[in-house]
Amino acid sequence: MEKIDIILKNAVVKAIKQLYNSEVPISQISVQKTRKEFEGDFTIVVFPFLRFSKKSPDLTAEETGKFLKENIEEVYDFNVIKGFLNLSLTHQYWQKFFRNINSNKNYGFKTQNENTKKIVIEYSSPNTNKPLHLGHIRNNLLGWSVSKIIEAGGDKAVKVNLVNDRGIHICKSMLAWKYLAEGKTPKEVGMKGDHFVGDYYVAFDKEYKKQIAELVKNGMNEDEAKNEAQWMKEARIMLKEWEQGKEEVRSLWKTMNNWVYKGFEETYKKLGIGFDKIYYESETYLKGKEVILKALKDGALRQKEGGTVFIDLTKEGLDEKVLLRSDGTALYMTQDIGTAIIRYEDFKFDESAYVVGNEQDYHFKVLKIVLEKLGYDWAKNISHISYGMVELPHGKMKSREGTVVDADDLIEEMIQTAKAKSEELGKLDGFSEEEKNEIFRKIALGALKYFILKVDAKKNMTFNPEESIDFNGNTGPFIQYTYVRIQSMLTKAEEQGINELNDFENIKKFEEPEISLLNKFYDFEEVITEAGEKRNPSIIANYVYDLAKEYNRFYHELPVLKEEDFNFKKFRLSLSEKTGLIIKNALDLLGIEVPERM
RNA sequence: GCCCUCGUAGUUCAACGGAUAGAACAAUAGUUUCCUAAACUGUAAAUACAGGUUCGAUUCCUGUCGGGGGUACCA
Repeated sequence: MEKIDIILKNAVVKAIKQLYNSEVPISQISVQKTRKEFEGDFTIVVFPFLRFSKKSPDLTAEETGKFLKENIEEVYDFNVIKGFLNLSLTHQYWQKFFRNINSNKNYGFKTQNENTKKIVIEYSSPNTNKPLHLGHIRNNLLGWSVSKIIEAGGDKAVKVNLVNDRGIHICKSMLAWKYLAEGKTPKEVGMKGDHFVGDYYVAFDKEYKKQIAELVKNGMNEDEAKNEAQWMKEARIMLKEWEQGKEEVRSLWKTMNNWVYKGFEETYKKLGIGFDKIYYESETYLKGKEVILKALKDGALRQKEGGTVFIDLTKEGLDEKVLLRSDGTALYMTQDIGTAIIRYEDFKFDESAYVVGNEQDYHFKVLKIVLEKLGYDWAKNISHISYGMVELPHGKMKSREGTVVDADDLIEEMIQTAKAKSEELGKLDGFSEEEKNEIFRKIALGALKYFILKVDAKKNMTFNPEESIDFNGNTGPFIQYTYVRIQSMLTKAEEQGINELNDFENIKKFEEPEISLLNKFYDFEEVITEAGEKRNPSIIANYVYDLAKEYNRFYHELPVLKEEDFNFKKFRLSLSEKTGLIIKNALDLLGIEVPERM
């Protein structure tokens, strides 16, 4: 079935040709949904046609409308308001449309075909020196959701995680543990491994600060003190030893990282996300070094007197970028170059996307250029899905100031809130503890995920830990509730012996809320496409909220199960069922589950 | 200094260059003999400022003011 906005656009081209003997480019025709307060389904803006018609906006709209009404069978009527041509479609059209999408359980989703692209999506990418916080949650939810949306658009998404398991920051935790822990393990103290290791990272920082202060007091300037502090010197030695493969260092490193991985796995599981492949920087950074050293030998890169290898990007409007430290150890960029190359060898992707915060916009710009300059043709297919920071009302999260919102804590709090709220409403009496906990979990995560994903990924967002995330209004639970209500009604219908909903006969006239719902159904396909192109889950989130809102209005204004006319009843049940299905499918794209009762 | 971003109701978020700038929370007034009131219906409330381009600007351009980020031999 051809999409109606395409039909309308082509019809407008014909109209302008016939009425004004002019060719209007299809790109200049804007077909949009008619705003609620006006009569009609679709609206055409006629201002761009005035130069052809040489007539007033109203008259142009009037003439175009008349042509469409007479020549396009789907157009039932039209009205003109201030140069906007509002078109109403026939109930036959809407009926045909509904029957059409009803026969398709996956309406809105595309399947893979010969044009399917393979898109590798890197997301999460944690450091193994501290537990995950709210910023990582945003990253994880975005990565997961974008992957889902890409698949819904008919492409293949390969989800990869790049664990930053080596580097100076890890050495800091290791060093502090060595000095302070007296050999204790997370198990012994009953802590999640990532939190345990994170505590030593903080401990390092505390001691390091103390050492800097001491040196400054003795007359050293601050920059120098940062370099000369004892623990920092030792951490650097440790990094060097690690790269040289010193057994003792490697062994401690392995042990501590494994503690962290166990903790991460738990958090990922709670968030309901996962990966197709996990990369470790410790396994890829050598590739980066190798490539850079080779390029140096071939004369593609240069070296400073201290031995630092760098690339000059000043011609590109950027700066000089160091690719290898003077002591030969690798940097973030070194490693990312190696990882990118290995990833291409592994997947031969059509696109390699990185879900990373916008503070690294520069890094990815440089990464792409460096790889291109090193002669990797596929580097042009690298993209950065850049997202904004999660800020607190008083600014950034800072671990030193103890203002970091911990991921595990937040999830747990959400579950407790969901539980309290649910028990207050008392709708789950008669369920087993296990069933109830499952429902609390779905609601809690629904609230959290929706709260984060409804905001345009590109933008910074504010999270106020003082105010708990809402469960009313524009929220995940509101949408879940709408779904649950529908299921409850469908169950009752079934009990009444109504099984086949879609065999309703022709509906002569629709009520306004019914048309509005059908209009919303119509949008779903395009919403998925747009969300995929823009790599932006918030488009899905806003859509599914609108749909749920629209349904609730329908639900309040029109009887469904209580409708006496059996044909209308089946039709409305069918509308309800479809709404439920779209809600479920759309929420799934956001990684949000639906409960059957709440 | 240079570069990149963002400034929309009290608050958190929406708005392919299109109509009277939408929601939600908070405030306030209502709706349960009615399919789950985690719902629905009202009221009040906003485009930082000054120019420009346009039939039309929250959206594009310039400037001012204000926030955030980057410009590391950190990640």
